[in-house]
Amino acid sequence: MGIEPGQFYRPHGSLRIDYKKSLNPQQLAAVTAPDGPALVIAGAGSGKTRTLTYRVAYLIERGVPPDQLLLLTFTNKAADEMMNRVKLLLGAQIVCPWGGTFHSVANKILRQHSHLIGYNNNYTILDREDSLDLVKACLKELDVDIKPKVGPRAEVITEIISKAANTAASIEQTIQNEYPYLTPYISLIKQTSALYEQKKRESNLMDFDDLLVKCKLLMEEFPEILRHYQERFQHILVDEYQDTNKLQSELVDLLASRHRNIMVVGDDAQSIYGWRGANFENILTFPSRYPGTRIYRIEYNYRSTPEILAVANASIANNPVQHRKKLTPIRPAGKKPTLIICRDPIQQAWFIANKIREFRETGLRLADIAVLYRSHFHAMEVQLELTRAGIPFVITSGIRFFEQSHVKDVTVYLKLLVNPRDELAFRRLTLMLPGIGPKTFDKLWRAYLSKLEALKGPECQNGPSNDTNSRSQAWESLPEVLAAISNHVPSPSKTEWAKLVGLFKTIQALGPQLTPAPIIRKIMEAYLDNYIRLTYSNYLQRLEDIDELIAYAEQFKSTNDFLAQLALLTNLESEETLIATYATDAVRLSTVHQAKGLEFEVVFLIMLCDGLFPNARAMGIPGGLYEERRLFYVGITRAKTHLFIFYPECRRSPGSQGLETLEISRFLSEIPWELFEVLDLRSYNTPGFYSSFVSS
DNA sequence: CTGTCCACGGTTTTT
DNA sequence: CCGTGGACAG
Ligand SMILES: Nc1ncnc2c1ncn2[C@@H]1O[C@H](COP(=O)(O)OP(=O)(O)OP(=O)(O)O)[C@@H](O)[C@H]1O
Repeated sequence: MGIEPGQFYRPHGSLRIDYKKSLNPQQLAAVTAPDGPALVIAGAGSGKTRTLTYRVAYLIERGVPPDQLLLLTFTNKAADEMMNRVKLLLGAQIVCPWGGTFHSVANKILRQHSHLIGYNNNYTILDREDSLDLVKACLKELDVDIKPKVGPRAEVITEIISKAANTAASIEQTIQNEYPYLTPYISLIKQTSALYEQKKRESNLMDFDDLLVKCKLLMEEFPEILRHYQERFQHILVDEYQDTNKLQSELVDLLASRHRNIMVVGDDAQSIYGWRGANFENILTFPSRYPGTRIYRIEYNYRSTPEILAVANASIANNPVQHRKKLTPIRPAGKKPTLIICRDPIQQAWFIANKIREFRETGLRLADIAVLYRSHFHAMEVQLELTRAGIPFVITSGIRFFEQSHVKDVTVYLKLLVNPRDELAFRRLTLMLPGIGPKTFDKLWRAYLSKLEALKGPECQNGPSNDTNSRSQAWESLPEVLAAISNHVPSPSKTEWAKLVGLFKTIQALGPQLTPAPIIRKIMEAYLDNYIRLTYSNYLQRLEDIDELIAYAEQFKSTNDFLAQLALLTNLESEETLIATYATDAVRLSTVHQAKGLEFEVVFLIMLCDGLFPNARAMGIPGGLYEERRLFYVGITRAKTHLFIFYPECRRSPGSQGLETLEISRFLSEIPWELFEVLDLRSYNTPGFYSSFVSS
């Protein structure tokens, strides 16, 4: 850390930053707010994030040590960028160790104390797929006793368990409120949930929700720890507060309840994570939860032209008013947004590629251009067309880089090293071996567990086993334990098993530091390189990915840190760790969700068809349509200067060769078209259109 | 008990 | 059109 408390303290009146010059009076008031609860509620592009950034700088200048700030943001990158900005403002290196997402901060806390709540501090974090696999394993196990072959799918059960956790509700309540048709299965789902919980404990695993749930539990059950963090965090700042859920707000409330130095920032009209339990009531009820809250409104928009803002406002006016906000554009008049009616996604993509070329010729950076959409697969044709046109782009796909199966093939070895009780890791690892299926895995796992326990006695609960001594006992016995159970391995697989044991011996020989990069190299050499070549058709690409993984791993001394980082990086962030995409200037293709908080000179908002955007399934749930409309609002307000909105009249029907006609999105038909420059491309014979595709 | 082959179902958003 | 899960043969 190396930052002395008060290092940046300057007596009042001699602050380094000229706050008045960089901020408008409303922003300034929020930045220089006195201690105590504060709410900044303002529309899109009004400088909320900027205000929070200056607030951080201000607090540091006034003598608050950076390591006593808790800065909660929607992505880790957002926190990093804020701190970079603060660094520039103050002209000094600042590290804010407690800045990041709720999940990464909770993880940091739990790594110190989770032994108190029945976990080992070297627990493994499950990603979504891991959680689903574990739930499936639970269902399989339960099937022995109960026999409902029909019933909710594992995906739905996982969703319910997660929803319950995030809304701080019981499984029953969640089913009754949001999945009433599953009422007959309440007891099955509860059993599954209980078994899931038990398995996680036994295997020392935490899913994303556990990071928050267990952190809160820790604070509730250990007042002295709560006290410690309450005192540690002199000031709490939360960005994008409208998208926090009950669990998160309760956690923050706990931490803030002592000193009440909390500033939350957000816009209820931009709440787009309700499906994940986020509740914009959090921001609306903040003042009543914190009596004496100072409310700051910012009523100017610095980002967009008045014409773009007019479209956004016309759209959101169709939602019931939540919190009335004025928003006056600062920028001078520009061009009306263009509404493009086109035949199909191919024509849409063709138009976008052409426009991008035009913008590039005017000297605009590609990174200032974004194509935004509701669902990942909407970007299909745009991807093809941009590739064909040789226009570089980066796309944030649905699966994160580190969730791809070949990457996980590598990381399971590390996971088992760090946390030998990880059932999921052990399973994936054994199932990779030829001749070993689910049954053999079962036998091996049982034998493995009992050997592990016998060898080491009860699991070491030796106080905070932080990263540097995660090497302690566990992994040392791994080769021995694996060798000891080889009698359960069917004979055709014995040589492979011996290789596995050999691999772990080799790793052991690397020494006790457990540095990830060399270990991965050994794994590849000994085994996986070959496995990947044999398993995947596009193995060259995949092996390149592994090289990237190793390059990324070089930054880490500790495997435990490395694994936690992989799990906690958001989608966007993990894409950016790819060296290839890092440096080049490229157009951004992204879902609207992932574009939250970003801004671009040019935005193409595509696939505005009823059923797609708004999404048909989202409209089935209460408030769903409103949230879709907020999503549209977020999409529009990412644009600074140029906005293009597309309605393609048809698309290829899913699964077959036919064409499906699509109605125009109600988000377009419900607002006055005088706000747009309307461009109808349907009669233009642009290249490559579906019907010609279909017939050829 | 494992591995392969086929049929079916299904495309929302993510830490 | 793609991945997953279930049926069956080796
Ligand atoms: N006082 C100001 N003077 C000049 N530019 C400003 C000012 N305040 C904000 N801006 C600019 O306006 C743009 C939007 O700011 P910012 O991203 O902080 O808004 P926001 O309210 O967080 O937006 P959103 O909620 O839509 O993500 C940024 O480019 C920022 O630099």
